[in-house]
Amino acid sequence: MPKHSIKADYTREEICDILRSDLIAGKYSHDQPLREISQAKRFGVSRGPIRDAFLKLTQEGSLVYETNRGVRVHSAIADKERKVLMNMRLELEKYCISKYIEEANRKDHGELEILLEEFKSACLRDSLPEVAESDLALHRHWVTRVSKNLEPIWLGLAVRILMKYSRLENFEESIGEHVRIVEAIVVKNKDGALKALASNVI
Amino acid sequence: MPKHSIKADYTREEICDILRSDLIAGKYSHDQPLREISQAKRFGVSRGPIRDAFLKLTQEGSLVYETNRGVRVHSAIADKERKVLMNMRLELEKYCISKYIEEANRKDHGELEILLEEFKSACLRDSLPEVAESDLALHRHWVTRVSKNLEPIWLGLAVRILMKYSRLENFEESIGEHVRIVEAIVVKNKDGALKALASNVI
DNA sequence: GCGATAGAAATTGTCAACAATTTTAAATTG
DNA sequence: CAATTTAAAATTGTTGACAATTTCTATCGC
Repeated sequence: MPKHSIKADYTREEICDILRSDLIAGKYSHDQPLREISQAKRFGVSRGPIRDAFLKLTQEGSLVYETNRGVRVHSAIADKERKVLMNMRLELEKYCISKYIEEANRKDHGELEILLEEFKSACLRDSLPEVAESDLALHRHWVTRVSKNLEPIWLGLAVRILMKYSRLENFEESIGEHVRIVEAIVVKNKDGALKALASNVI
Repeated sequence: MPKHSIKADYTREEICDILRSDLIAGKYSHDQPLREISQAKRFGVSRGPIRDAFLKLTQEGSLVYETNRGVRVHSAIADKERKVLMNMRLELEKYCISKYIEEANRKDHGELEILLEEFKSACLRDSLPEVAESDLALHRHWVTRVSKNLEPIWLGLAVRILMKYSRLENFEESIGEHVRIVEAIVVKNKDGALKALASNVI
């Protein structure tokens, strides 16, 4: 069963998440406009919730908004800027993982393992949208667990970074990197986790 | 004449900017809910544009949204997290100022001087909302000039950082810091600008 | 054929009404 | 009187309609 099958009523958040993983996966080309009406039909809602989702994705950075002209897919980011963002993201996640290792309980570790399995499974299925989504979900776990404040900041960074190179990702290697991060976290090996993270994010 | 006097039709962006400077200036207390209807009356528009502004400010981090319960002012951020954010913001602005010094032309420098004057004037008038707004506008200038991509990321960081301590700012000192930054930029003294920036942001 | 212009179509911006949900207040019961 | 239930009010969620703007298309003049 496809993960994003048609159903009756989507919430704003669901619409937003689905569009985001579409965008990260490169379903729409750079600078392509997205129309409120066509997305409203796709999700079976009116234009209101679609506008909400567009606005949120604009703020995150995957869409660009112009007055009276709607939104379009963001252009690719320059390499130099991408590097700045990656360093910022790395700093942020290093802080989160350090704190996560101190604070996380057994239940958190359980969720972590589940997210890792979903990520592996998406990689093996070779489905780019699902890989993008589960990759985000995994990293998001330790960020959100540590701080609701930092989460939207992190998401903006992650989305912008992922949008450029996701098309040429090596899935096999990515599985290994994430397994190393999670294993180190579970045994509370802080240095190991941070090192594994650095090689994944950079 | 007050800067935010009542006028006929506000655009989404204007509403958003006004609310943001209110929030940064501490006009509303932490965790206080903001109602769509009352803000709609205040700006003389319907709830639609207000919802848009709330959503944007939520994504930036100054408001928190809960389903069916609307938005409330974000709680104060923890000191440790604030430090992480300040380092990230500093890295980002260092990149922008370096590039700005290389790229900016005479017209940019003119705008910079104007923004600096507005900031000084707001400080001397001792008006916290206007100080907050013009402080943001000044820093925003060199960020936006260098990269539209980085601007929303920067804004999210700046808003979160400002929201906590803005109430106890020393305006006199702040003027000096900003004068030093701008002077160094204009004479293309990169090291001096970065050093002055660091002492201002930290 | 080429550019300018005017009208038509498509699209976004705003609004007011109604539905769904949450919060508040009052009434009931033990 | 306290706890619970019920009704009312307030608030957010969604929709469809209409206005304003932009984009497309066909016509006109040269």
